[in-house]
Amino acid sequence: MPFDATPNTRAHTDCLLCPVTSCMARRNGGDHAQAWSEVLAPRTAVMPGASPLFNTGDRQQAVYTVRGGCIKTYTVDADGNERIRGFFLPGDLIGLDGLGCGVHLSNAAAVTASQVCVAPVGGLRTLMQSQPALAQRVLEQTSRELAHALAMSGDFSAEQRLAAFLLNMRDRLGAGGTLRLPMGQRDIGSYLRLATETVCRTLKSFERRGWLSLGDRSIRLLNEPKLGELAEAVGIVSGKTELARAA
Amino acid sequence: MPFDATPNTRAHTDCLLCPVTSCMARRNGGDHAQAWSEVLAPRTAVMPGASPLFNTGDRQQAVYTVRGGCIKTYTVDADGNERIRGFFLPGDLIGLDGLGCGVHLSNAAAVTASQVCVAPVGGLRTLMQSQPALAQRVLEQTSRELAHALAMSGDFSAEQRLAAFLLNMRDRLGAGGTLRLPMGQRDIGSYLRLATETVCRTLKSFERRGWLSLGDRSIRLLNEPKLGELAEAVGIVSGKTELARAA
DNA sequence: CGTCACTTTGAGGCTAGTCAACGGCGGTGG
DNA sequence: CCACCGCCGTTGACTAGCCTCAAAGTGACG
Repeated sequence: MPFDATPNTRAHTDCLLCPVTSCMARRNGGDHAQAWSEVLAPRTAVMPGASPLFNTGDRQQAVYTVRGGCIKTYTVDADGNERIRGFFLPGDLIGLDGLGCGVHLSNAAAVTASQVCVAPVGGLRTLMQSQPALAQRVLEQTSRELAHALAMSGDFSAEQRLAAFLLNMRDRLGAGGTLRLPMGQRDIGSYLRLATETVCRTLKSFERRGWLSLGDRSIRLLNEPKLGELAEAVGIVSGKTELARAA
Repeated sequence: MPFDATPNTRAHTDCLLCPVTSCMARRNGGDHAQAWSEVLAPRTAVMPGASPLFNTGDRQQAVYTVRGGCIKTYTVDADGNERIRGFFLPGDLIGLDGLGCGVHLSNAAAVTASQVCVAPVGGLRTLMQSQPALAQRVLEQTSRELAHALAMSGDFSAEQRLAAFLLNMRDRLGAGGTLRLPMGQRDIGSYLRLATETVCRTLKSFERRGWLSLGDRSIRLLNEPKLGELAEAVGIVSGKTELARAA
């Protein structure tokens, strides 16, 4: 747990300590911290497995930033099966896919105990007008998410998708050799369009090859080059990797 | 062919007649026409099956708008197989997925004889600062594209994907009962992650059921409700449909 | 100690991909 | 004018990867 998930009623002053601002600064090299503090509702929200942050079809009132934990967005089809559309880690913005039509296109719930800040779309829009850098950042993350979605939408094998997922999570979690995943295999499968059995079998297969070792919901990557070879076809592991390739 | 594909050297004045501006006005209800004319290079470009508009890995110099015809973006994997990432019709913006990292993430080529206008990213950025409505529109189309990509990335059957594709194209082409597709079955398959044989078989299957009738690269939809039933699971057919559902 | 959620393993089936072959159509050149 | 060629669409037979169903093992927690 990278962040204390206890509700915090005096969150306003905490914004300076907010991992989101540091994440944003780190990722973009800019300092939009003040800009964000003007729109981000200090109301911190926590959520174990409780009621969703928002639901599909809701009029979109806000965009959310993750401060700690892990949030998933998902849809539920007619048969009640849930499909996870994205995992959001500290520093990520949730709800960008709904900006186009003003309606939430998924549900959002916590994977682990999490904290989010709320950025009402009205205030955000206004602020984006006076803070071009902020508008730029929102557009860029939306663009990055689009690029990621397009990359993931290819028809790749279970091994390719899983390898790409693991490397992407390693980059985003900034972990060392050992990767502690917030979500279970069921959720991974739902996200990667694989049955949980297939996720398990494929991971075990990687382990048999000595490419990683599986612990209790933690994974130690032992042969990233081999995994990268598989993931390469998918194209995008992370923004960082992508930039490095272009250079 | 909705638009003359002949190169036009005096395109500047034509911008007022540009189908893109009318498309944009129709889609958003606003009048960003003047704003666009300030950044859009009047240089119209035509392309049959010639050299790509840009290539994967190119430093992104511009965003493009489609004036006429149909442009596809695609990637080529290590084995030389091409995968189509998107079809772009008049009024669409090309290159939004590259804004996040400043590099083109796909190649772009013409499906049919087409015309595009060029919006250099520098000028676009500047203009977006002075024209919040324009920035808003760019963000919204990026968001819509993200939503579409997320919807299409699900694991749907060949029938579901094809039905969704047909209805989406019908909406976007604004055609009547008969749909004249700019692309062949090979391209459709590449876009939907289906073998061309599967595309053909599925279409024939639809025809046998009386849901559509196939002509030479034209399709007459005879039972849209049935197709819509299949496509429903995919979630997004068009922005319009999505908005209607939310209402 | 029992429950519950998650993971693991096995057996079998189905969707869609692959391989192969053919018909139609348009262009090209003899 | 017609033979040839290549591309596209079509159809059939076979294959493979992944899903489904079933069941047992594991750990957390009351």
